[in-house]
Amino acid sequence: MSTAAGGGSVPIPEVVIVRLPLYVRVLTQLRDGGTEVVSSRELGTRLGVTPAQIRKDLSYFGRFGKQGRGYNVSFLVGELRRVLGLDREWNTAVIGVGRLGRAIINYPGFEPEGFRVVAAFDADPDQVGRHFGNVRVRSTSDLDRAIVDEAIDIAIVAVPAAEAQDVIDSLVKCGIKAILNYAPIAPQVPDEVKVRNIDPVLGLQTMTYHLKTMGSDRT
Amino acid sequence: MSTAAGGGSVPIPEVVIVRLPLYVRVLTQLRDGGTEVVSSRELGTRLGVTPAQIRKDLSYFGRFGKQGRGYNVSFLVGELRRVLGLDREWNTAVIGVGRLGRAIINYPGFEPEGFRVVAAFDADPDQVGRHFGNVRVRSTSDLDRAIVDEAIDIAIVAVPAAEAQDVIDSLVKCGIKAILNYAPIAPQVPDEVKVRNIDPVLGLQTMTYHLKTMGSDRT
DNA sequence: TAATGTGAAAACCTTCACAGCT
DNA sequence: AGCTGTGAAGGTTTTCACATTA
Repeated sequence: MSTAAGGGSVPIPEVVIVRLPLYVRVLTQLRDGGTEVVSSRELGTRLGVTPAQIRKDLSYFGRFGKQGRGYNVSFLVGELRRVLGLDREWNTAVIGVGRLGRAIINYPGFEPEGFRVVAAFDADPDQVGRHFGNVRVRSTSDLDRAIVDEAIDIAIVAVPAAEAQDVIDSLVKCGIKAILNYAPIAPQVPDEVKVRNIDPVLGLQTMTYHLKTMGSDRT
Repeated sequence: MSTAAGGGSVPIPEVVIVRLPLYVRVLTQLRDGGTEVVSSRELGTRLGVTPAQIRKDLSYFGRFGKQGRGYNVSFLVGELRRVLGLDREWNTAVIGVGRLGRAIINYPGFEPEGFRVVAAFDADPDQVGRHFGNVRVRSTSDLDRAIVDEAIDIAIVAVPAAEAQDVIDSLVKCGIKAILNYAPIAPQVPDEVKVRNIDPVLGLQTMTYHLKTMGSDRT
């Protein structure tokens, strides 16, 4: 008990969780632009989502608005960040320091959002000991130890497809509960481990379906 | 007419389209590993999806299986690739050749899947004329002309967040119907334009919710 | 026997519509 | 007057379960 906030103790749909970061992003933008209050209608327009959906989504976590007025932007950002666990920093480790892994280590978008890359690993002994960003590459055989030492919360997998499932298995054995996977595979993990896949090719491949099915209203 | 294949003329849910590329990926792996026939149960296990869902999904497009036996892997891969429009090559243009844009141009995962980067654009005159991979950077003001000349099917947006919506507006004006967006924004486009967002931070931010809500069964 | 393809049932998610608060 | 919060309605997606076929 004491875990869930506000509304009721209804189980919260995963789709709702997936939308919250989007809300946070747009709200943050509004706040930084000086907007103090926003209605679900206004927010919905900016997100391409219905106002009712926004109100329903927020209602899972509490009553953040004022009737007749709308939502205080700063307040709502804060509440949603708290709900998502974004009111603290999270430590990540990048596994695989090839082209992609190095790009991830140097990606400037994580740090400002509270995600720090504090460790890097590679199976190739030639890479071990090198420095990228401000992390030193360690051997994959150190995974277990390092994950505890560095208090890693999230693993970022950037190894070739052929090795990815093995790496993910090791991570799971080490007790990792969250994995951001860049390898183009469908990872197998136990239920209690969360995986998000970053895979531009999948995005392209769904769009071609729609491109193909187009212009068919032209004779 | 003659567009929709197989089963019936039921409108096909977008979630189904989104799953197809995953099926293609796992099936391709199986095929390359020498598997000739696969059942929906086997496939489901590898994808973390129920067998019924796979059968229902496939039934939107045709009857690809054999009762009592399963699906011929090579045949099914071919059919699904055809359904998704992956039986041809698609031309893409990368907009923005900063760190991220250059990484995308050099990403080796697109070409083997039939996606070619045939043009690159940047607003910065210092970048115009430079070469990355085997494309020459052009001025963003040439977008319109170049999209027609190079027969660009898909735009890949890799500009800073602040410029992304403007770039997307230009692309839409040029008639682009598919955009792969790497900028951390919620893009606004007309219904007929498809957008897929690649945003690792959103993935991380949904996982922290689950991490936070964990270990609560340990009193 | 084994596994597909599919109507029907169940689960899930979104939208409606309005009471209630500011 | 305006907009939230929310039960109930409506719509969509998933799962079930079985007739059917190899």
